[in-house]
Amino acid sequence: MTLDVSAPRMRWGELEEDDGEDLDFLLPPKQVIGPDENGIKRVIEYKFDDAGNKIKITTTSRVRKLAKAHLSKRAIERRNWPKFGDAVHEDVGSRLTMVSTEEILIERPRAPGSNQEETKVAGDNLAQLGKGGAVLMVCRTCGKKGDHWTSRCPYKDLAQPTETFVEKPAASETALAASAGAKGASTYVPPSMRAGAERTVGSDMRRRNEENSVRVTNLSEDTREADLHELFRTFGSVSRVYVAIDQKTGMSRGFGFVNFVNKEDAERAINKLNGYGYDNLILRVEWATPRAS
DNA sequence: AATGAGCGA
Repeated sequence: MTLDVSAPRMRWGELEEDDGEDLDFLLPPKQVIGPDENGIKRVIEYKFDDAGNKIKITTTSRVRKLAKAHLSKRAIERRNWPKFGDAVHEDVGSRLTMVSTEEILIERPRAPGSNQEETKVAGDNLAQLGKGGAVLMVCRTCGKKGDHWTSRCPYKDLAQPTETFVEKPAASETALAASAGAKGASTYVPPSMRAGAERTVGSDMRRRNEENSVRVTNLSEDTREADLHELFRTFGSVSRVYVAIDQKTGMSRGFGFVNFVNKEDAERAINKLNGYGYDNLILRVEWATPRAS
């Protein structure tokens, strides 16, 4: 590579400084007012013009309004709260929640002596390893071996068998402690799992709720899972909301899924919400085809 | 226009 010595030496760094020192520090600071409830934002800046006179520049702009149609009154009210902490300098419309770095320790209630569980499980694994290599995959819910993990169990969304969790009197106590790790007076048992609690496992309830999965497409890119939940929950209890995110850009891919506990609710949501105008787009809401394994 | 992330005894 050759250097062109005939060209004037580049002094780009000096280009804007030909008329003397920078006196900007003498000017009042920039002010930002708003945006107000109409999305109007005003920026006031001061500058020196070419003649060296101080001038004031007011810029008025309209901030894109957030989609509020679907929000509850309370939610709108919350959005108007003054920001605090690390979010103080965040713009309206940018992310409204912050990730906390605070470490929170959660104490799990566990009866004394129930650590027998770990010893037992560890022992099982050792036995497996001794017998022939890989750790065996055993489903905790249905007990099937080598087929799926607990989270993939076809029955994972079904009510847990009550017996596993409820305290039983003396006789079977030790066995229970070993299998469930829940024993003793100090272990909390939620009312729904106490002995005599009504069991809601009628044949229809037994179906896994992945089936009641609704696909929502044509979402505006700033629709978040919380927004979808807000929109769909009016039809019945929602077990999961998911918005597809582009891993590269971190932006919404414009579609998502909503799972309902009850099929009928999902159906009503589809009927009501398909073609519904939402945040300036027309939603497409229909049954989702089950996810590939 | 478009059918989801990640984890593990």
